[in-house]
Amino acid sequence: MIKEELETIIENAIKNLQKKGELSAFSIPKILIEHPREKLRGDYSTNISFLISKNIAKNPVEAAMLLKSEIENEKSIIQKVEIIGGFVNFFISDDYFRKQLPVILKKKNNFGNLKIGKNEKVNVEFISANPTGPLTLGNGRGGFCGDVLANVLAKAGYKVKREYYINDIGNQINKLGHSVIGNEHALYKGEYIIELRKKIKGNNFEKVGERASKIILDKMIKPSVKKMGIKFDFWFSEKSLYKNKEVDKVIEELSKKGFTYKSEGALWFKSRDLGDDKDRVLIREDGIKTYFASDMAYLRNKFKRGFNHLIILLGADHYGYVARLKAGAYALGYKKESVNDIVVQLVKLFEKGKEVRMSKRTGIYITIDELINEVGLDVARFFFLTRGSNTHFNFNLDLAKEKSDKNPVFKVQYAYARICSIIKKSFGHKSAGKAKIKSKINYEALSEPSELNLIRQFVIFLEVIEDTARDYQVQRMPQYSTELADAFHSFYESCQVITEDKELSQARLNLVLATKIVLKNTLNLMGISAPEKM
RNA sequence: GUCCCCGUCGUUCAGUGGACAGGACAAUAGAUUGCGGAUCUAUAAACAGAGGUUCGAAUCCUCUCGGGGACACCA
Repeated sequence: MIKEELETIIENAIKNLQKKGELSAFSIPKILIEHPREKLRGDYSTNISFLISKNIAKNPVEAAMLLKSEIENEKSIIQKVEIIGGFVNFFISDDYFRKQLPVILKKKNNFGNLKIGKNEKVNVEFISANPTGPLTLGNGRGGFCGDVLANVLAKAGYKVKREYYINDIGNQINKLGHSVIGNEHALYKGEYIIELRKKIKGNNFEKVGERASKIILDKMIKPSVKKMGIKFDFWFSEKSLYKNKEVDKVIEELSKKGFTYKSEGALWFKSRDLGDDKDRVLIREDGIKTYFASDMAYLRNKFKRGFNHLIILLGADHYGYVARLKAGAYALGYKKESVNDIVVQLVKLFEKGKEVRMSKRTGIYITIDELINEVGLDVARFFFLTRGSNTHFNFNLDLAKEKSDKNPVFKVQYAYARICSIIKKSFGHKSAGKAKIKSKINYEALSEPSELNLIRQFVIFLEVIEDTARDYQVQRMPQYSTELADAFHSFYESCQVITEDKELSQARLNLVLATKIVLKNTLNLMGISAPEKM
């Protein structure tokens, strides 16, 4: 990784200067390497001179000049160092970039596989919508976000499992039963309730609810998930926790460790002492165990299965929920930090400029199926992924339909189709996948700015994965894909690939083949198709 | 009442301590007897407001205004 290399170079330079006595002794702060906003300023830059200037009684520019001369003494991947306003800007040598091409061509789909995950087991739990109705846009948002995050983490070297927690027991299932029967306790509304009423006879709300939820899970939710292009490794049933006595076991364990107490006839968990804002009930006064009790059992179950990292995507309406899970993790003898949450803000529906409240309980909502049917899976995915999960999302179906023709995803896919077209033409194959890659190539032939720019994007792919695996901000993926596609289109406009000059053609063809690999990798991570033709 | 999230070009989103605030759509002006014009090149356009911290703030802190959410022995 280029950033690490630069960090080492800078660190060594400072140490050398200290040895020579040109800099006084101080402990070196964390060196931050970033891309300058303005590309003309270099490939990478650092603000280190600002940070150390306090320690050495020199202004940042002086400090930067010292570093520059020290760094330029050493031979390295750096072609040029410039100081602008105290920032140290690095220009990476063209050769370094050219050398990435054979690496990419060799690694193919494995390009971008990192080891930062160290094979640690990660459990990503997402959607987990109650089996009481179809999946809505909000579920779709969390679904795509979780799925792509899981992809990225796997790419970064984690052992990732996707999990859907089915709340197939409890009050909401009873309410579903009442709704299907259609009595005065009914809560859920919508076409599907009427359909279920035709199928399920009987007046026992518990049994009706149970049957209805099973049908909803199998006939609505699972097909929707499949349609979304998501494959869960586990569909985890809440009910199974009761069947296997795991709820009892976790309550027993918490009690043994002294984290529970009785009050007002109920059994409480001392979550307040562990960072939550209040204590939580495990067993109600009437003897019924709460959802929280089974959540604790579920948490324990995940840990027992060997997951060190738990990531849970939650809707904004479940905000605050993680504090009690962290408290639970601690009480059970695990680290609080092993539980991570991503809050996915709700999706608001707008029609004719007015907000319409979406709710399964009112029967007003747009399902994720409807959206996919209207705009297609690729557009739907891109559409949700470009928005950070933490921001509010205003949705207008008509506008979404209209905009789908103009979605940037097509630009990205078009780049892929163009690439395939070039490859097919130059090899005379019908499919771009059969292209044989020549290895003895003179990459020196590549010297146009647009060519080198394109290779720079390949290097950034590695950074995108690393950063995203660290901060979970998946909106970086679609953004990057657009930049990569732009770099290609730009190259395409200014450089003819198939020409009389054989050496140049070969080099450019390999550049195109490398672009194909990186672009395919990017699209795969987003779960978006890479069409050879459009 | 307490807590959380959000407020960025006309629109919709990026940017969470760095250098002139990016992209997409819309707008305007250009580019094809060349590997797919679903493309490229260029122009115009925004940090809700006020203080503070810092060499440096869209980003951190405080207050104000506006929008949403959470505060169950429901899940």
